[in-house]
Amino acid sequence: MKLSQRGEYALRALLVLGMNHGSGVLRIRDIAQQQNIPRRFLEQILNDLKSAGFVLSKRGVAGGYRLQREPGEISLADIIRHLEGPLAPVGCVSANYYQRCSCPDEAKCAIRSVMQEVRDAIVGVLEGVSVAHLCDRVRDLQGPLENPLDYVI
Amino acid sequence: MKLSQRGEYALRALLVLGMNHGSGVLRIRDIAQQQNIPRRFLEQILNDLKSAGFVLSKRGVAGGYRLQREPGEISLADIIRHLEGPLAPVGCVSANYYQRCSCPDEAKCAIRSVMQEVRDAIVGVLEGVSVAHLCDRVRDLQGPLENPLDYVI
DNA sequence: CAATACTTGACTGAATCGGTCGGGATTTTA
DNA sequence: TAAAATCCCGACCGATTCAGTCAAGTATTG
Repeated sequence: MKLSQRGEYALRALLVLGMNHGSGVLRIRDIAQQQNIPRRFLEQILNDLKSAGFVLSKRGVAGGYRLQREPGEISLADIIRHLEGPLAPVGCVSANYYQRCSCPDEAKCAIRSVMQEVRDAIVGVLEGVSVAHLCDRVRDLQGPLENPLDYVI
Repeated sequence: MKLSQRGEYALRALLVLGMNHGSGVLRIRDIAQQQNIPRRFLEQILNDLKSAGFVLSKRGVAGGYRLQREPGEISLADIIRHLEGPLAPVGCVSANYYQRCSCPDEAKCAIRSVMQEVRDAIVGVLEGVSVAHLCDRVRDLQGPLENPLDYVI
């Protein structure tokens, strides 16, 4: 479950969109600049997030992106699954991307049983955190301060 | 923390060696055959495990490999760290392979705080399981049965 | 000495990663 | 209605990693 650069960028972008949810759209360029993400690359990523239904876009002069669902309805598990595939360390314990492995009897495979625990641990954390939760954490971590636009993500 | 093929082979091989600990050495060929691992590839892997101090080898006619440390002293975390690098999903929460990321203040990074939890969850499981534990699981899962040599791994 | 195993290092084809780029489609505004 | 702004789409690219393969060498035993 190594998070790729692409995945990290996506999370950061979604967090920015989450922090600004309800106030129109944000331009790729601005997100890219604020988060120091290569613009063209971010285009690609947001496009992907769009076709997956996480965000929606508005074209033209005052265009940009915003979250499609409520921030509370988007779990990190969903996002990362879409971007990176299975959260499980091996296919044979993945609920969403299950793939049988070569061992003769999965039910009796000791390695699998450990990997199952690892998967459950990972999923337990990531299913429990939504974009809204992330936004809360930003506010908690950065203290009740200053201009609400100054939040650094 | 996607486990590579190489990593899975390594775990399987170590588990076989664990099950046979105390009774001399096992040949690459036999492990490869039993576990259906490409022989040449397994050579490479065992060699790597050897230079990392997990196993040791005996050359020549009655040669082979055996565990170097006691099975109880080898945690899956150690093994996987050696083979695959950091267990953490991002470098900035890795204890053993820490790498600073680009965000302005790690202590206030919400994404990081979640990833820290993910890391702790993963490490929590993998630090807690040794090769000896794996061997116990094999015995538990396969029931108290048959010829002790029949254990399928 | 011959046979058996491990040892070492180079090599390879395919896939993935982290982007870049050109040009097209859509929307707003003057 | 045309220009400007913005997203949209697909191709492309260099570097790295993955999963192996292979040849030739070295140590050990009988």
